[in-house]
Amino acid sequence: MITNMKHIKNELEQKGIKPTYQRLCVMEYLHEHLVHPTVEMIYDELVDRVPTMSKTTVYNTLKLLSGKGVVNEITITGTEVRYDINCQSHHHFLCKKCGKIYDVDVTCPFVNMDHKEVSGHEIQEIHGYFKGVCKGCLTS
Amino acid sequence: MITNMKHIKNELEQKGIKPTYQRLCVMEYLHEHLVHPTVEMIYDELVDRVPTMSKTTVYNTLKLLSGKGVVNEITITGTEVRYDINCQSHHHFLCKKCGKIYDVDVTCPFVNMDHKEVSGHEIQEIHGYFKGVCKGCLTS
DNA sequence: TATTAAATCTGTAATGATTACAAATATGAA
DNA sequence: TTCATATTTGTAATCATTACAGATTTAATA
Ligand SMILES: [Mn+2]
Ligand SMILES: [Mn+2]
Ligand SMILES: [Zn+2]
Ligand SMILES: [Zn+2]
Repeated sequence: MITNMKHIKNELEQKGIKPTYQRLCVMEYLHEHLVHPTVEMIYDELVDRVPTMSKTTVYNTLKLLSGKGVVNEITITGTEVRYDINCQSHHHFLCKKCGKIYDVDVTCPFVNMDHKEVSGHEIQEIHGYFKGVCKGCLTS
Repeated sequence: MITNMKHIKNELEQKGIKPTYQRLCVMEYLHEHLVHPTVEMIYDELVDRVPTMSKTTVYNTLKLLSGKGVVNEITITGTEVRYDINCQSHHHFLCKKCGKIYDVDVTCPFVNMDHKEVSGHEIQEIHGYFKGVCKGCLTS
């Protein structure tokens, strides 16, 4: 999958988001790092390439992007929010040993069918995840 | 469901947890408040009845209890941990308007069947939740 | 009962992620 | 250029949680 800056620029413009340099950088980072990174991880790499980058800008940008539905916030560790450029509803696996978060492909009826309510509550998002020990940590 | 102190005392002793007064209070609170409360909520009520109660003790107790599998930590808001005395795997609904967390009864294959792995990762816990607008907030 | 070591509880300080805020900078129209 | 607006930046504040050390309780032993 090729995701150059021009692609990302179009993506933002179509969603009504002004494609500033900082926003393009964050988007590019997310496209290239599909490991559900933290703000810290994003900032640490971007500030190397763009020394003026502020951590507050990373926070602001991610809040904007998630509000517009361009990125997803993943809150399964309880200690920090992690970010996902993949906005299609999918499930995750959190390793209790190494802390990595993986995408997993499980077929849950609620993810595939478009349910609109449960127990009278209006559903807008569906989240599912597993916790345990990841493949890598099992074999080492 | 009647859950008096004697019941709770037995429950803790069976799990090898010394049933101190503070621990019994936390357990009793959780049994009587099935709304997935925060540490703050638990502490605020307990300190009224037990003026010497420390918030640190609430934290310590909940960490002990969740480590022993007596209570469940729910990390779906991203801002604070919420606690559940119901340790059977079940799903939740978080209302984006009022912040309440409800239990929901959905039949997901992964909750009922006992899968041990997914994509090579060893599964220890299964979590699922929805976000949206709750029944109460819809009709008001 | 008195002694005493271990466990538990408590209050305060520290940590770490996130947000608030105001000044600096960039953008873009007139 | 001028000026208003949007964006970015750095710092301070907030808030949940954890670390830690002293106080208290527990329970075993003499
Ligand atoms: Mn993902
Ligand atoms: Mn529950
Ligand atoms: Zn792992
Ligand atoms: Zn609600």
